[in-house]
Amino acid sequence: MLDPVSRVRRFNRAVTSAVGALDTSFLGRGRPLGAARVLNAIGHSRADVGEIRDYLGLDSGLMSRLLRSLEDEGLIETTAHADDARRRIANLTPAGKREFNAYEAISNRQAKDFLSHHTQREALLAAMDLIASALGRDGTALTEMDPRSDEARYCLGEYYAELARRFKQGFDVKLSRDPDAKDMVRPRGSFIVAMSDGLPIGCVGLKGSSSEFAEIKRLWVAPAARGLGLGRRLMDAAENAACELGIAVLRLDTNSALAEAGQLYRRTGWSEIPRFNDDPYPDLFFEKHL
Amino acid sequence: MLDPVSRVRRFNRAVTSAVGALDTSFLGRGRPLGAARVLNAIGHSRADVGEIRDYLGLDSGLMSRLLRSLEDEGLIETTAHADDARRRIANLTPAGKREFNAYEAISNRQAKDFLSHHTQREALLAAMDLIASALGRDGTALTEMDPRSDEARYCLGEYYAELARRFKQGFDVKLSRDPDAKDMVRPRGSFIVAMSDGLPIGCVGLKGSSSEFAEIKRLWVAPAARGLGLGRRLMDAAENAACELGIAVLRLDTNSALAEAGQLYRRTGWSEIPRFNDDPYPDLFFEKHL
DNA sequence: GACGATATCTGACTAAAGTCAGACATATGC
DNA sequence: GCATATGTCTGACTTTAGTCAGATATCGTC
Repeated sequence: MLDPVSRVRRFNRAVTSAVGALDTSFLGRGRPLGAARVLNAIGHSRADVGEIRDYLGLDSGLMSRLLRSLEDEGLIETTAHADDARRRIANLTPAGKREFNAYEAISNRQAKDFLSHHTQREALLAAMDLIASALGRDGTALTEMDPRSDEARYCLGEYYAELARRFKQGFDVKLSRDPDAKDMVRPRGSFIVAMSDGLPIGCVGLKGSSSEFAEIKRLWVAPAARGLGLGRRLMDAAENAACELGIAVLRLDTNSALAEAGQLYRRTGWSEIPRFNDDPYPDLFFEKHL
Repeated sequence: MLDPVSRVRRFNRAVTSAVGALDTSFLGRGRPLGAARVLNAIGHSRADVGEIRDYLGLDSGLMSRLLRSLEDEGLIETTAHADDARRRIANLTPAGKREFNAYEAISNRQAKDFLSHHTQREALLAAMDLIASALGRDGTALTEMDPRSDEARYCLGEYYAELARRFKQGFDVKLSRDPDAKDMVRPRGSFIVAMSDGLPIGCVGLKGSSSEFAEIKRLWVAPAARGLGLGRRLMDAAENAACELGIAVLRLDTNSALAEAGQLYRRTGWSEIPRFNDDPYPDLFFEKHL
């Protein structure tokens, strides 16, 4: 009666009808769902027509017609791509922006309604995060970013906050050898953020130095995305970046309080080495030859 | 960037695309989605044509045509309702049952696949339960059942297991004044189970007695469904049943370890009274005049 | 500058979903 | 028994979604 499969299926049924309700609420603006979806994709700053087509899984003929109908309504304008005149770029007109905002308002109000009807807000949100990460796993993109970008700084903030929670003595960034952002930018190093559907859910830094090794720093995965192999993917990406930069030896330090991290390193070919710095927080040190 | 509304919306997006994938996988059997949905509804023992129409939100003309096409395929048979010949009852033929099982197999395999791809199985399942309960809240039906039914016994089993976990001294049903099932069946009393999409997720018993009061017993809500007001709905239903049975005074006993329950009683018009039995487990006693 | 590849568009379809008015049989209340 | 309500069915639609073959323009490359 309560086997895992029927629990998953109960969830599927609940969610199917919820999605149906969400879809029909979009019909209120007098536009078929297909056109509304395209308008929303453009509003969410997807401009390239081909990209939208892929994202929504549409046939090119259908896509073209939907674009035309939005254009006829005066909601979008299309122009040729600057570098490649075959490709088309779609943008919202002021009227289109108003219409897009109306759809946004519907979505936001529904989300707010849903939350306001339940007392277990935080638990619900955490559950939703977890499931969204699990479902969107293949949609999680690892992208190299500047460590001073908003997304990167959000990740780092969460990372520091988590260290502060998990270390008995707390954590103060200033006491740690905070890597200079420039050391985590090409050509010296790299900083990789995992983005899931617009939200940053993980990061890792590759800190180049003038010594004979580079360091892996700031590996973090959002609690909602743990257990899905994202840490490993981030580490792989960082090691790849290191290869590209011609780095032969990687080191990292960590703390035994972060048990998952230690496990990950051991399982992916890192070997423990003696302390190689005097940072007060780490008590475990690893090295890997690429 | 991480406000609650955008977290809900991220979840919605993830789930929308997952549902789309699920839907298209049903197309493989050479039948349009509408017909497949009707077949599945019938297979899940929804026989009444009107009920199916409501459940799937279909127009009566469309519904009729879908039924006809399934009938032409030899998958279902329709007969008139025994009590009301205007209504029609649909049932699967042997061929229909085979076809239905094929759809079930698709759904089951997908659910199994999903689970097998993730390491955090239990956390995922718990999150899914919570969300399914939250979404399906309006779909939760409270139905009076025999306390010896499978559903009721499942609830009671979970209830006892939870007491055993939460009481320091453990819990042994035999030491408690276990109400005779007959006391929780009309006309003496009642037993109400909350069913969400086929799964029992809560219960409450109304135990009639020969004394001047009846008792509320066995109030339980599945962990995945807590915080959604189900406890209150169950209590309301039990009090309604008591009214119908002409009961004027209700009592109940509980334990201060079950803090949520105590809060609920206080907030819904119950007043604390002195101990009225010698059961070893409860230490809090309430009464309410209807 | 010719050639194949690529991106989009157009026209001519089909299939599926949904709508609406009215027909028909059956139930219910007076 | 009659009027009215209810549940289903039928026919005649419309709209939406999706498919496919080719037209057109542009790009990159030799």
